Amino acid sequence: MGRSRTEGAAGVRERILAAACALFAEQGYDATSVQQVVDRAGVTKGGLYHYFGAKEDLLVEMYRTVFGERLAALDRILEQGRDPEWTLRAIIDDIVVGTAAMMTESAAVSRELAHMDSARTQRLQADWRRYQEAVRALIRDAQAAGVFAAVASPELVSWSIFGVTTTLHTWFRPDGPKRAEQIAHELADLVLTGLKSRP
Amino acid sequence: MGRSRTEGAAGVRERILAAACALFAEQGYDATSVQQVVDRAGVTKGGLYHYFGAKEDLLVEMYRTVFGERLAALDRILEQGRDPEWTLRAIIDDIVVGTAAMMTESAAVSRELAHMDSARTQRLQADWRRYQEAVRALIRDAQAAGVFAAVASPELVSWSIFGVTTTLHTWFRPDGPKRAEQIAHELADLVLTGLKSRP
DNA sequence: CTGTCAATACCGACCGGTTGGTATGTTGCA
DNA sequence: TGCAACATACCAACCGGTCGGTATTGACAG
Repeated sequence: MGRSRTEGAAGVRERILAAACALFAEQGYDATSVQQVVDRAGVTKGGLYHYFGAKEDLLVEMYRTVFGERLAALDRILEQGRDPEWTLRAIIDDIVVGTAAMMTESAAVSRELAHMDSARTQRLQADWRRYQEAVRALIRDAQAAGVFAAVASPELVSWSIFGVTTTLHTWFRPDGPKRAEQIAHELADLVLTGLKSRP
Repeated sequence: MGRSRTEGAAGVRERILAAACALFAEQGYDATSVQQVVDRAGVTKGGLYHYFGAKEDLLVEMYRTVFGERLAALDRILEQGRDPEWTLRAIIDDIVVGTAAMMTESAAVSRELAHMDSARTQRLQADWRRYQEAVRALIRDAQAAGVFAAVASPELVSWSIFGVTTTLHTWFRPDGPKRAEQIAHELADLVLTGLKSRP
């Protein structure tokens, strides 16, 4: 009777992930119980622990999704070998638009990033540092070559960019007046106007 | 025997607050138990619940400390009635230096800000919005008067500033190479170079 | 086409431990 | 004597996680 078992076979895992994602974004990781996740996903605890070894795995999975896409895009941009301005614009555009496109996942991840330092997440945090270092190196090299002005240090510039993206979920509304592309454009303009200024 | 009861009367409450503050910053609010707080503070649960009605009150108290100081400083800066550049520089300087000076409190607050939407924190969130709106209005007026360039919207500029300050705790080290004043200066330079550019 | 069987997908009751919070002292000072 | 300032013992609720069981499926044999 009712739906067959395999009908949603591919969907159950994803439904659990989507439910966990939404709840983590709303209430935070610790404040969300496994029971709440399975209730929203329409399964039971047994079902969840059939697919995931621990509650933490749900977060790790989101990390991988979010960082994986950004990191892949970064590599794609860098291997084009274009000039610093184009490259930095492309990076800002990708990270803002990409973050906005996965708003709930990104919100949960950036909210809970600091709560975790277990062995399992070290690899993910290393990826994140690699991303930041790539941006800093880009700016540092361009400043050394005289293409960018030394109006601010590479660290401060990258923190400004990542500060906007990691707090994006607190003020960005998909149905708001600003498109993600426009935000990326404005941020790039602000940063690059400073960076291109001649003393 | 030993120390008298009233000797540390003023100190017990503060010790509890300091312990909670450190633990919230280290592990997060939900991951910290009341028992851990009282253990570190050297008191018992009875003592804590004598001074605070609930665990949440500890967080609310930190909110008040952090926001209160910033808000008071903002008013002091605004009432000087100086030009937009001086005012914006003063605001950036205060929020960066002030946040760095209360690193653990600020870390706990910005980390757990979104976890709370209960009635008790609405007043605090309103204060925070007032702060943001003041900055936006400053930029908006200066842009309308032609003093600042419209290189980016007031919203984006304020998000850049607050993005840096709310994520400050993830990369700022008091014993690191950068002083807080220097970070504030760099951030102000970056933002204002963009804002003062002539097209 | 049918019967067998192992594997997969999923259920729901249950466990030990921990949680925030409280009820009831006890102590020192005014 | 009274009252603020704590300590101690304790609780009901809930936590993440486990486990024995069952329904469903696909592969294979006859």
